[in-house]
Amino acid sequence: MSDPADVPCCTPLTAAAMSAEQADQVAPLLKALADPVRLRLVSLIAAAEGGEACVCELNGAFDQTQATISHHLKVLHTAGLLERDKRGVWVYYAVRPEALSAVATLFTAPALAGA
Amino acid sequence: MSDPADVPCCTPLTAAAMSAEQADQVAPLLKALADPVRLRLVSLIAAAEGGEACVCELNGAFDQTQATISHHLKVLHTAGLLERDKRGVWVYYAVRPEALSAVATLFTAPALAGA
DNA sequence: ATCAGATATCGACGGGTGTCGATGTCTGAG
DNA sequence: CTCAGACATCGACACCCGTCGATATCTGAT
Repeated sequence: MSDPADVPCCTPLTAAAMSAEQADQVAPLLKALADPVRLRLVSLIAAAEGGEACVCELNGAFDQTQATISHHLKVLHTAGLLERDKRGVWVYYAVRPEALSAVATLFTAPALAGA
Repeated sequence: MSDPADVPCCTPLTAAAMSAEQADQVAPLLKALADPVRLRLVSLIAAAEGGEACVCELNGAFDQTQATISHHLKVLHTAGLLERDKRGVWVYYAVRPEALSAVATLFTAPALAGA
């Protein structure tokens, strides 16, 4: 319990001045997503059948080493963006919708939506 | 022209697998936002009167040095998230709505919106 | 011309990050 | 028990990042 991604975080960026505490809570989430490989990892997992993907499938989709992909998955998992499920020899990762929607709330600004 | 923020970027993260090129284009935007101070800077500017703020006001809102704030503003400007407008001795920064909405599109997933 | 104030830039420091090869750990099969 | 495969961890490397103090640059006022 108490995942890093379980933050209130629910004030859109442009609605009102953000508190320092809020910024400190949300920034790690964005930091975890601010990498091309990790962005594609989340995208691949979210778009996969059942919203989850086996590491063995993910490894083949990138030029980087298996160690590097494993590292990125750990970063995303530590940030609370991915869930880990080990089934036998394989490990499946799934996105945590609450985490993504927390970030989404940030950018879904009322006055900005039509821009 | 051709700001870093002027990217198509318009496939939600969870809709389909993201291309490597798309990821390479969007990641810098998230990287620029993935810092507590810069997050608050954007928020302060966006929530300010007229959607813009003078650096002199911003400096007072943080514990960091004027040099540090200036550096963060430069990062946000280089990423295409802020516009710069010098009026006499003062410099005003304003958010570029297109840039923020580009990021918003990423997280505004159709299937995820209700989560 | 001089000066004070507002921003930007510079150089440096400590710490974090992405990547790799090598190795460790776990699991199911034989 | 032993082995092969899947995944994680480790140690190392080059590089980037946030922060600061000091300094430069610009601008309006005197």
